[in-house]
Amino acid sequence: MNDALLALCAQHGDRKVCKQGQLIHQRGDARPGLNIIQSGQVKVGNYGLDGQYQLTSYLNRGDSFGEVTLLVDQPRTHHSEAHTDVVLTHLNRQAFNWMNANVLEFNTYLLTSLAIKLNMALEMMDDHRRLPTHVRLAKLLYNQCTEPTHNTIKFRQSDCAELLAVSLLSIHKALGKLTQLGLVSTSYGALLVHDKLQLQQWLNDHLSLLPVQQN
Amino acid sequence: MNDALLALCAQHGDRKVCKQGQLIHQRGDARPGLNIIQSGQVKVGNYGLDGQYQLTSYLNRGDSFGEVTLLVDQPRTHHSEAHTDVVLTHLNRQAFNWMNANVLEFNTYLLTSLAIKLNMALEMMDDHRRLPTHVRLAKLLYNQCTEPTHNTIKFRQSDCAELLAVSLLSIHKALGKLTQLGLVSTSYGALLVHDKLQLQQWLNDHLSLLPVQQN
DNA sequence: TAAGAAATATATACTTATATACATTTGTAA
DNA sequence: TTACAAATGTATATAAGTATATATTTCTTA
Repeated sequence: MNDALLALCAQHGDRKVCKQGQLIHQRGDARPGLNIIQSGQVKVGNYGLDGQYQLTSYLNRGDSFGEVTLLVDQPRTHHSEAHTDVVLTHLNRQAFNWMNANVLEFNTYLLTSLAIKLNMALEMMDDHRRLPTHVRLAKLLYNQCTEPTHNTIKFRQSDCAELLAVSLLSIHKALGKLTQLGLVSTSYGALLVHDKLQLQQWLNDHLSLLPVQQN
Repeated sequence: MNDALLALCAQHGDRKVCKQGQLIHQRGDARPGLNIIQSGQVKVGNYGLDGQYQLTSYLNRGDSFGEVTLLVDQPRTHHSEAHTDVVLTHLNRQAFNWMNANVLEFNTYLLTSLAIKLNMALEMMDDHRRLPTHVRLAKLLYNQCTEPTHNTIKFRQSDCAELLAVSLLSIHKALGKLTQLGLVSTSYGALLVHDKLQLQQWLNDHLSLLPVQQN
């Protein structure tokens, strides 16, 4: 969502401020509503039966969550919390419907953002099914690279574990493989990707049909 | 998609007929387009590196697929084939944009169907992460029940394996557990659920927060 | 009804992931 | 700078899933 639309939403919704670590929604919560992030970062994920956390994604300014509660009458499927201090715009059903009916850009944003999310979810599901952990990890790290060389990615190993929904130990083993291949190296609280292109080439050899997207 | 909208789409799109077993789209296919099913059943899934098939869903009359290729510029993520003889309506980008801009109902359908698909995908992913196979299988079977008692579900064990993305053997083991619990029994080409309510209660004891939806 | 195909059932070896415990290193704040 | 917490690294036992092979049952059809 671009700045202009973000501002328009702010006019039609309620401002909500959350302190770092604060719970925003719990899985199973039935109250519908769309939340749009004005500032800060929101962590969306799930707690399993065993209490182990499984991260789905980090959302930032301009991202939204909760579309499904309004479009389909379903309770929240995810747990969301403020990862930093966060300012949200909350649209209730009425405001949401008004925006959707009267602001073409809002409707377009909804369509494309849902499509993107669906695409990501399907890709993630397939990856989880089809790829071994160390390849999935390599893909995750590749997508975090911004520089051609010497990328420092500020993920703890436990972050990777949550994002890929595997145990910490599995990540550790997977990192061992990637380290041995000379693709990445580890440090405290971060992972290093030496050469993005090298990683991309290695990935494409292990990813079957669909190559990773250039970004 | 209801019948009226289905007929309208047929007017604006191209009619396409596929014989049973025929390939419709392959993963990685870059040509965009929305397909809407007028009759028959389409099987959407994926082939892994090893050639093993992993079923995502069966689609029927009124269902559509390929939204993502038009809304986001991404290649097909899935392999689709005609499970029976199928008649499709194909909307190219131009027809799709016209429908979306001028037919409110079409726009609404897109939004809700994307939301439903996203919701299902997220739920499925979480289930795959968090639930043991026999619980996932029980949930799958529960959702197929139409009668309060004596449901005969025409799934082969291999169908279940494809739908849950696990090996046939794992399904067999999982079925063993459910059979021992007295929840289901096996037969040739089908599975029997004796008592839907009993299954629901057992499920809710194993599903943590979010109970299965009544249907 | 006999032959063959489809589906289910069973067994063994192997790989991967998990649970748990604990040691070591690195960073931070009293 | 010392103590503590956070994060990484290592080890063992266990559980779950896969691959592969093969046997048995059930259905279909020639």
